[in-house]
Amino acid sequence: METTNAAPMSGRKAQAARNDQTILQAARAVFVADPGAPISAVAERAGVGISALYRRYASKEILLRKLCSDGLKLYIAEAEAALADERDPWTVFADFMRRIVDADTHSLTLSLAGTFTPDEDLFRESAYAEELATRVFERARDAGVLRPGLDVADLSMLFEQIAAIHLGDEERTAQMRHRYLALILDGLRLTSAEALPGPPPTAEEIGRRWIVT
Amino acid sequence: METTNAAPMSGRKAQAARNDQTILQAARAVFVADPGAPISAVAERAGVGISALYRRYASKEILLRKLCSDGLKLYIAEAEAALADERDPWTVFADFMRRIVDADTHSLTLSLAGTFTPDEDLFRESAYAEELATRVFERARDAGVLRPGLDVADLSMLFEQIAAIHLGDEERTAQMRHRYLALILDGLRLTSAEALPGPPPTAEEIGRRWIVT
DNA sequence: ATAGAACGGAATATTATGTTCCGTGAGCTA
DNA sequence: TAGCTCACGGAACATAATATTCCGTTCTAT
Repeated sequence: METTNAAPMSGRKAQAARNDQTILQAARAVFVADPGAPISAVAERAGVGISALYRRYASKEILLRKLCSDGLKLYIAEAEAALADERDPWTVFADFMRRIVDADTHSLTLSLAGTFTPDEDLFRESAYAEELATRVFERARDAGVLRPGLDVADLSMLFEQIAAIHLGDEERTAQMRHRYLALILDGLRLTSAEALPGPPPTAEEIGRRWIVT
Repeated sequence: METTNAAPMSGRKAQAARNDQTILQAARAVFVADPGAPISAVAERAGVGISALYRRYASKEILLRKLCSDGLKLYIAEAEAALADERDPWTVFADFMRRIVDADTHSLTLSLAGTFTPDEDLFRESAYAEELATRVFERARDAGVLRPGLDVADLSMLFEQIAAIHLGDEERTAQMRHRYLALILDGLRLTSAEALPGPPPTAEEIGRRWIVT
């Protein structure tokens, strides 16, 4: 952890600022790999002491909320980008799905749901994210490029399924996720196929999983 | 837990035999819902005391092995049934997938991998299961009803993805799983589509996840 | 030189949980 | 009926994890 050369990274403040990033990245990586991981594992991965963590986040729960919130912000950003995208509807939709898979925003959703008490802000962000996703979805649906009977809530479920894919290192995992996303996208694009069996999930069903019991 | 009527369930031995079943069902349900669940949760769910568990399984790990082994046996049975099925290749293949999803044999694979040391017998059963699955898969592939570029290892990954689906109670979850299995099957059936991107998983990659680190 | 921010990491307090142990009671046997 | 044994319930125990606190140290800016 020695830093003796470059100019902009000297100074205690710069060091601390860099730690802000390092710690968040480490936390993400660790909790995605193991949702029940101890806080000490995060510190170890980040290469810092435990107190560097507690200086920033007063508790584990607060750190988890921060991670979730960041994930939602990413999701929102991608959805906004998709809404601003003027290419053909299917391309925009498929690209949105691919970007979300790469952003891996649902690993946290999948594994951390129910492990901490959601925040008021989280609910707000979540609602906004869902609203944007709905607009992205409906644009594709209204353009007639989707299989009939789909619902925007199906996307959440599909993202979670893909987030459940793990194989080897991060790169290989990403590769596998795109392999099966391609399969799913082909299925979603079958405009003349029959609707999928069973009623789609409701927003209420999906949201209920966040309630801590 | 009172039993005062039917004849065949009286007697200490019959009671114990029924507990054998009850305990296994409870263990499955509990560990599928929460892989890290305490052994006391299993006893509670089964409506028995802890000692009723330890009388049958000397340790938690042995119980987990038993559950996995039972899952593999189920998988093997379904594969054998598929191989004996003389209907058209696609129907046999799709039905096999649907049965495995219903049997939910991969919930344990997904969540318990790496939490206990696999047994010698487990390896044997696993190898045999994989061999049968390969035969089922190749029969469909050779009949030309599958999208090109697929590999039998893709099935494992797909089963795990589907096992990751959870929504509400067991019945609703099953319904959702069939919804997305239908989507996936449609994708697998696109014989004239392009092969999926990225190399398929290898048997070695899939097996490595069982190694306890 | 000195105050104080930022940190490392040992120490602490608490919890969770796998396993053992002991007392109880039902059925079977003589 | 008395005694024996198998199953069992569940408290008690021993341990392992781990969230959080605390204190001494280091480095920077003044």
